Amino acid sequence: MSARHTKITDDDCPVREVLNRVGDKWSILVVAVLRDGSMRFSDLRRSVDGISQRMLTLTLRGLERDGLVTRTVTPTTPPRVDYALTRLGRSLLDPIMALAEWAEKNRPAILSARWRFDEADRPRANPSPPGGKSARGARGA
Amino acid sequence: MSARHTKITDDDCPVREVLNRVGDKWSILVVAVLRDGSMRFSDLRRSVDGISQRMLTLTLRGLERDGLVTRTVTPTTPPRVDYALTRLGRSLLDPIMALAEWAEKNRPAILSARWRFDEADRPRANPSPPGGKSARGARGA
DNA sequence: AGCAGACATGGAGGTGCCTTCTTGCGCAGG
DNA sequence: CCTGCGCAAGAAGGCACCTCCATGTCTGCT
Repeated sequence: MSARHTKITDDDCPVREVLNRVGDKWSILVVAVLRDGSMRFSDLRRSVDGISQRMLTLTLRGLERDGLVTRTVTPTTPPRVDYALTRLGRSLLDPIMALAEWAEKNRPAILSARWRFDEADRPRANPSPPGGKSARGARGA
Repeated sequence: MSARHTKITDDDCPVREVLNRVGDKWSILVVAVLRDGSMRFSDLRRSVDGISQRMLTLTLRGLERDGLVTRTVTPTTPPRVDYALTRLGRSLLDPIMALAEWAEKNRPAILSARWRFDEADRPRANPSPPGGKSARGARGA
């Protein structure tokens, strides 16, 4: 993260920089779908489940703007627009896949941690148990 | 991405799963700061530039819930609360760093792509130039 | 007694992302 | 002639996240 010093800022962190551009709801999905090659708008729309036409347009625009995908119009009728990853876009897939692997590998650990955490608070919803200090559980400081 | 098939869903994609938990504004920053070891709440607050007390609390709660950080209360006076990455949290650092490296390496390419894109639309803000088709630029389909 | 230092929580308000609906265009085909 | 397909863009509304401000607790200092 490069900040060996005392502070980290929002834009000091390169990761946040990426996430600010590609961390939205759909960009990663679109990039993932385009992994296997070029695809036209309507097929993209079908491949990314649940995306609306508008959001697909906007997402693609953002990706195109940052040089991650190319847009190619074939003026047939009806017009055909193909999108494909650029080299830059493909290179993004590496760190993305690393993240995906991490996620799949650690999903069980996360889920069980979450379960434990949620269970720990439900029984004693009381903010201050009569017993004593409790170094974990009720978090009144 | 695992979806060789025709569709990708929001929760089919492990990456989105991670981002839904840790893709918010502060989590990554907090994890990054905790990289070098345990830190108490107030120091964390000072280290993550711009974060409010409330958001730091909420962010840490989320990370704790998912088993990425531990919370340790030392009941001195005034009370002292230390946060540290768990093994799981540290393991997340690897893919995160990969992303950071990608970001730093490709920032120039992205910025110049963006600049080019923005320049290409400013001159002819006209939605339909009288000339003709224009396979790139004005995007009326 | 009163205040400050360390941590957590609550409410009110803003802003931006996302969703849905609607409009536009250009041409082929019934 | 009117309707359909494929793509894009606009307006309006909802919701989740984030921000600021205020309150609460416990103890030791002045």
